[in-house]
Amino acid sequence: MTKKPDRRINRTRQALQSALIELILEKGYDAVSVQDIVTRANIGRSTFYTHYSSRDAVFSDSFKSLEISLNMALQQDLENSRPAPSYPLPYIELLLHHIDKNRPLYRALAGQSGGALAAKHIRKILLGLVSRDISTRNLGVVLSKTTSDALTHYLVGAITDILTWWLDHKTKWQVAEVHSFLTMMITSNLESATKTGKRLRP
Amino acid sequence: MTKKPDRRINRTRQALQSALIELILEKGYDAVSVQDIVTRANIGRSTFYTHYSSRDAVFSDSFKSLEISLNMALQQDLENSRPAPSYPLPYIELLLHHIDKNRPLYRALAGQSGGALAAKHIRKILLGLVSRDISTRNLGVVLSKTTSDALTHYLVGAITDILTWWLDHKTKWQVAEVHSFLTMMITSNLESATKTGKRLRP
Amino acid sequence: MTKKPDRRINRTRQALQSALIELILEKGYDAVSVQDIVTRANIGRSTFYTHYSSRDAVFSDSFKSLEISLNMALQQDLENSRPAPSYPLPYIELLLHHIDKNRPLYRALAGQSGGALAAKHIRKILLGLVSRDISTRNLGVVLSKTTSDALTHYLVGAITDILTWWLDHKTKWQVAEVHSFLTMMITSNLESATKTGKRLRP
Amino acid sequence: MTKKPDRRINRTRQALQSALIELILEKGYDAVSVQDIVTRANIGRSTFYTHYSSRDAVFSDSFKSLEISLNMALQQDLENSRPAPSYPLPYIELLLHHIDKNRPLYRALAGQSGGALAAKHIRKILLGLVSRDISTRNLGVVLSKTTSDALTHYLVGAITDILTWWLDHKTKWQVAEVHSFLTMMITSNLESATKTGKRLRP
DNA sequence: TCCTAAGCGAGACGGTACGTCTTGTCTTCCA
DNA sequence: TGGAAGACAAGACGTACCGTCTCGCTTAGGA
Repeated sequence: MTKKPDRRINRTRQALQSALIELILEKGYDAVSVQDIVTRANIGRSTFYTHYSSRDAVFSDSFKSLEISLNMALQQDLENSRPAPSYPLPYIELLLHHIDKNRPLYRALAGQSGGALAAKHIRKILLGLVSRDISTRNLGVVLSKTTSDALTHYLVGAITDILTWWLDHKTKWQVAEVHSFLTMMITSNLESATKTGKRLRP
Repeated sequence: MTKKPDRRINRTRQALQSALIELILEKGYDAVSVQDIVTRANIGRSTFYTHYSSRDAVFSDSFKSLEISLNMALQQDLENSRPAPSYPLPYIELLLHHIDKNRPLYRALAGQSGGALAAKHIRKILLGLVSRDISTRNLGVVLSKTTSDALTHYLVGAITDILTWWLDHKTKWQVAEVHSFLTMMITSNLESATKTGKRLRP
Repeated sequence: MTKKPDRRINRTRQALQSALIELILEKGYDAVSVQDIVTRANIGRSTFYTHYSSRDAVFSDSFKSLEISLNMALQQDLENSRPAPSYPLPYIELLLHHIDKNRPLYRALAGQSGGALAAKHIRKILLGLVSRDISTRNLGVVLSKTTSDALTHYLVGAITDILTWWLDHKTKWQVAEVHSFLTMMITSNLESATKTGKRLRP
Repeated sequence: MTKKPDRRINRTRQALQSALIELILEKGYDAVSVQDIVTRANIGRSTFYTHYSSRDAVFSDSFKSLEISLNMALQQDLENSRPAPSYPLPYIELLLHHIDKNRPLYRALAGQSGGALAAKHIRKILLGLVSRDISTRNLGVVLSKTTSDALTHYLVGAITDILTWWLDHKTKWQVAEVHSFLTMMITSNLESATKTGKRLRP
C-alpha cells in the first residue's frame, strides 16, 4: 500500500529550483552556493539535503522537466515526419527555438560548471536522437558499428558547438539560418558516410 | 636593464607542475587541492601563491608547454605541405598522436573541471588552425564571414567530440582510422560549403 | 518572547575556555594558537569563530566569570562592613586570596600578552571599586574631580604592582602580610589626600 | 684586535629605528611588521636579521638611547640635590617632561604590546632609582628587605599608573600639578613606612 | 476530530580548503 | 667575497561552504 505523498514536498522542490534559476541569472552558476539557494527559497539548510544531494542535483532536476518536454516534442515530431522526412534531424529546429527562448539562462550558464552540466544533458539527448536517426536511415546497414558511433559523435559535437557559438552571436543569424546551415552540413556528412560505406561494402 | 631572474623560480614552478600532473593521475583533477600540490612538491603554501593564482593556473601553465610545442609542430607541418595540401587539416594527425601519447592524463581529466579546461585550450588551438585553413583555401571568398565562422565552429566541435569519444574507446580505432574518418567528414563539409557558397554568389 | 538558547552553545564555549586554560598552563599564553584551542577542545575551526573573534576573546570570557563572582563577593563584603569600615578597601583581601588560589594560572600569564589582558581586567575592577570607595568616604567633597581621579589611579597602580610583585615572591609574604602592608600604605595616602584637600578647600 | 665597526652598520640601524618610529606613529605598534620596517627603511629582509632579532629588539634599541640620556640626566639631578633633597624623587619631574615631549609616540604605543615594552623599560629605570632613593634615606635601616621591596614596587606601580593616566588626560594637569600630586602621595607613603618601621624595630 | 508521523525552519557543529600574512632561514647575484 | 635582495618553508590567520545533526514548531492525512 503506497502512502500518499505529502504535497509540501513538491512545493519545497519547486521553491529550490526557482531560487536556483533566479540566482543563476543574477550571479552565474558558479557563484551560487547551497546557502544562497536555501536563503532565497526560505528553506532550512537540512531540508535542502533531504531533497537534493547538491546544487548540481537541483539543477539537473530543473533540467529534467525541460528534457522531458523536449523529448516528447521531438518524439512527436519524429513520428509526424514519417515515413519520409524531407530533411534530416527535424528536431534540431525545436532545439534551436528552445535555446532561443531560454537564452538568458544559457548565457548565465556559459563557461561555468553549470554550462558543462547543461551541455552534458543536451549532448545526451542529442546522442540518443541522432543515433536513432542514423539507424532509421539504414545507414547502419552500410556502416560498421564503430563508424556509425563516430558519425554520431561527429554530428553531436558539431551541433552542440554551433549551438554554443550561436548562443553568443544571436545577432548574426536567426533560427532559420542556423537550421539551414546545419541541415546543409549534416546532409553532406550523411551522404559522404553513405557513399564511403557503400564503397567499402558493395 | 632587466634583472637576471632567480633560477630557483623555474625550479619551483616545475616542481609545482610535476606535482599537479602526478596528483591528477592519482586522484583525478577535482580531488587535487592546492595543499596537496604544495605538500607533494615540498613547497610552502605562500610560495605557491607567489607563482600561481590557483590550481587551474598551474594546469594552464603546464598545458602551455604542450600548446607551444604543438603549435610549432603544426606550423611546421603547414608549411611543408604547401602549396597544395593533398588532404585537409594535416595537423589533425599530430593532435591525434599527442592525445594517444598522453592518454592516461587526458583520461584522468575527463569529465572533471580539468577536462573542461583542457578542452578549452585544445578548442582554442583548433579554432585558430581551422579558421586559418579555411581562409587559405579561399573559402572566405565564397562564404560570408558569418558562414565561415559557423563552419569553423562546426568543424572544431565535431573534431573535439571525436577526440573525446576516441579517448574512451581507443580499442576501436587506431590513429590512422580516426584520421581517415575525420578527413572524409571534413572534406564533405568543406565541399558542401564551397558549392553552396558558389551557388549563392555566382 | 525571547528565544530559548541552544544548550550546545554553552557546552562549546565551556570546552573552548577549558582548553585555553589548559594550554596556557602547559605552554604559556603566547604560544597558544586558535588551532591549538580547537584541536584540544575537539571543536571545528569555524565553530570557534561563531563564538569568539579571537583567542583573547575566549580568555576575556573565561575571566568574566571570575570577574562576576569577584564583584559579587566584593559587593557583599562592602555591604557587610557598613556603616563603619574599620580599615580601607576590605575587598583587597578577597583579591589576594583569589590570586593566591590561581597562582599557577597567573604565573603562566605573567610577562605575556595574556598577562597584560588579565592586568587590564583586574585594573578595571579595581578602578571601579576604588573610585566608589573614595566617593563613599566623602573624599569627593574635599577633592577636585581630577585629584580624586589621580588618587584612584595612584592607588590602583600601586595595588596592581604589589600584586604582580607578590605573584613572583610568594615565599616572602603571606596574604595577611601583604594585606597589612597595603592597608598601611593606602591609609596614609587617603589621609594625606584628605588633609591636603581640606587645606585647599577649608 | 677589535675591528673598526663599519659605519654603515649604524646607518642601517638608524634607518631601521627611524622607520619603526614612523610606522608606530602611523599605525600603532602592533600593526607594524618586520616587512613594513624593511620596506620603509629600504633595507633587505635578511639585513634586518643581521642587526636585530625581532621588531621588539629594534624598539628596545630605540628606547635605549632615551634610557641612557634619561639615566644620565637623573644621575646628574640626583647628585646636584645632595646632600639634602628637600623633596623626594627629584627625577620624577624629568620623567614627566620626557613624556610630555614624546606624547605622540607614547600615545601610539598605549594599550599595545609596544606600550607594555616601554612600560617595562620605564619601570626598570624607576625601580633602580626608587630603590636607591629608599636606601639613601636610610629607610633600609628601619625596614626589612621585603618591606622596602614592597614599598619600592608600591611606589613604582603608583607612579607608572599616574604617568599612563596622565598620558591620556594631558588637558587636566600640567607637569607641575602632576609633580606636586606625586610628591604629596609619595611623601605620605615614605613617612608612614618610616613610622611603622620604627614602631616595629625601636 | 483528534493525534501522530512527517515535513519543515533554524542554526549549531566538525570539517576542509581557501587565499593572505608574517616570520626567520637560505640562496643567488652583484658590486 | 661579503652583504643586499628577495625567494623560500612553515604555519597561523579569518572566511566560506560543506554535509550532518539536533531541536521544536507546524501541518497534513489516517484513525
